[in-house]
Amino acid sequence: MIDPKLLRQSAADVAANLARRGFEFDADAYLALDERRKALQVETETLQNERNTSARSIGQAKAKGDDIAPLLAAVKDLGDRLEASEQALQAVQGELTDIELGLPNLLADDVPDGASEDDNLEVRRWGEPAELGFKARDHIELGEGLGQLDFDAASKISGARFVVMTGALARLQRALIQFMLDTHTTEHGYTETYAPYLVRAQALVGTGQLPKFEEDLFKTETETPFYLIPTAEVPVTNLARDMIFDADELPVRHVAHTPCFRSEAGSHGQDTRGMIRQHQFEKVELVQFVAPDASMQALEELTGHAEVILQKLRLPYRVVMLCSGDVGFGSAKTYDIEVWLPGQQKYREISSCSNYNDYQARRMKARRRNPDTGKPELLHTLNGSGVAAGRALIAVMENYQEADGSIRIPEPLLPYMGGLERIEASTS
RNA sequence: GGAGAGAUGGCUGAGUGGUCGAAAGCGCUCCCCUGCUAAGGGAGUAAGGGUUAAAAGCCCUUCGAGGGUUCGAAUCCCUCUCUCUCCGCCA
Repeated sequence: MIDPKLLRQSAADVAANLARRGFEFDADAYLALDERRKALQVETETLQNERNTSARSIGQAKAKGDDIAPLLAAVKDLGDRLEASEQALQAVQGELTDIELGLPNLLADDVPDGASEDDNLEVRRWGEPAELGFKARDHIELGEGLGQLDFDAASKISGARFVVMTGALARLQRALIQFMLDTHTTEHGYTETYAPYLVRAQALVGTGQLPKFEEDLFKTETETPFYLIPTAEVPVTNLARDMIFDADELPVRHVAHTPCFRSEAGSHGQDTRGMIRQHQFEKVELVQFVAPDASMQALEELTGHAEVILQKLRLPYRVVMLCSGDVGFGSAKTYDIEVWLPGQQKYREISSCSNYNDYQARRMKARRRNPDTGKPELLHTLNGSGVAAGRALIAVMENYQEADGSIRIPEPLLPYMGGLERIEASTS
């Protein structure tokens, strides 16, 4: 959520910033509505004050044993007037809140302008796409050739956009997850965190998926519904909900491995083949809570933490800064890390690292105590994939493939593979 | 699933209709005392919002959430959510 104070004072500036995203914020309508709010609020508070004052004097009169009948008569219709005013105020405030929850975050100044992902700005590259010396297979061909990747089996059980993996390939994904968790906990100072996969609506409002993107989520039909998490960002960031951290407790760094569930509504036809875009996938997520003035630096660091994973695995990648039209709803600035996929001859997103500054914190009242003023203030939240395990698996398969269709195990994963150095076709 | 208890400020925890935004303790901040890695004394210390150019001041709201009773609700009533205890069931 954008600071409502800022909305009021600089509505035109806000609108200009959001316009860079292609988002239209009707500043005049908002300000007009806020004027009504202001008038109603003053009226309501005046009546409340009147009520409080008279209630107090009735109490005092009663204590003295005076006759309170005339006093009661004087406030006879106050209740009705107050109730009408309160209801009108509540309605207007509700409208304002709806608008505010529907606004994306303000973009950081250095986010480049652009309309789509084609306008993203490449920041750096690491590694060279390897010369395989033969025609690269994609992960589907590789996995099915190994007999360890089965989309038909998955569709029998759950339909499209699911996968079944078996044997060494299934283990390889687990190895990747373990490797990532161990790296982030031992080398980057993150606390391993296990959190719920089912969450309440309130948690999703906090991180920004609700109320606007409900159609992207899976929802249970229980009496009070749960939503399946689309990313560990949701439960883990909500650890800061209603918290006031002491200044010396920050930064807080969590790393969590969870499955992620996405309805992929509206993505029909995109990446329908293979396991690039699934309803269910595994991800290792990095989340940080930091002091307000530290978040931009923290974004650089967090992105670097994700990059380390790819570097250790010797997977070529590039980092792009998302342009104004491609930055996610609640993010002020986002770096995507794109890994080289020989099967597609393309860089594909494997991590997205974002600074939300106080946008999520305001929604979930996540604060820290400012050491200088002693007052609570909103902290800043960040998150990034460190990295998506399903896509990392694809990247390893395609980059480590051999001419015969087998897959070498990257060196850092060997300890997690029980001595297996190469995945070959299942004999069964 | 059955029975019961509870949800109060940064934390612990009093408070069952009117000077309660809320005792006390802890923590924190400042001051004093003390020749010292201790102790003692004093003061202050919830958040959000409105009014204001801003501050001060004044006002409003908030004691899990929402509704209700009342001139007046942390306190009474209803609904919901959550937590805990016991029993049952269960990986």
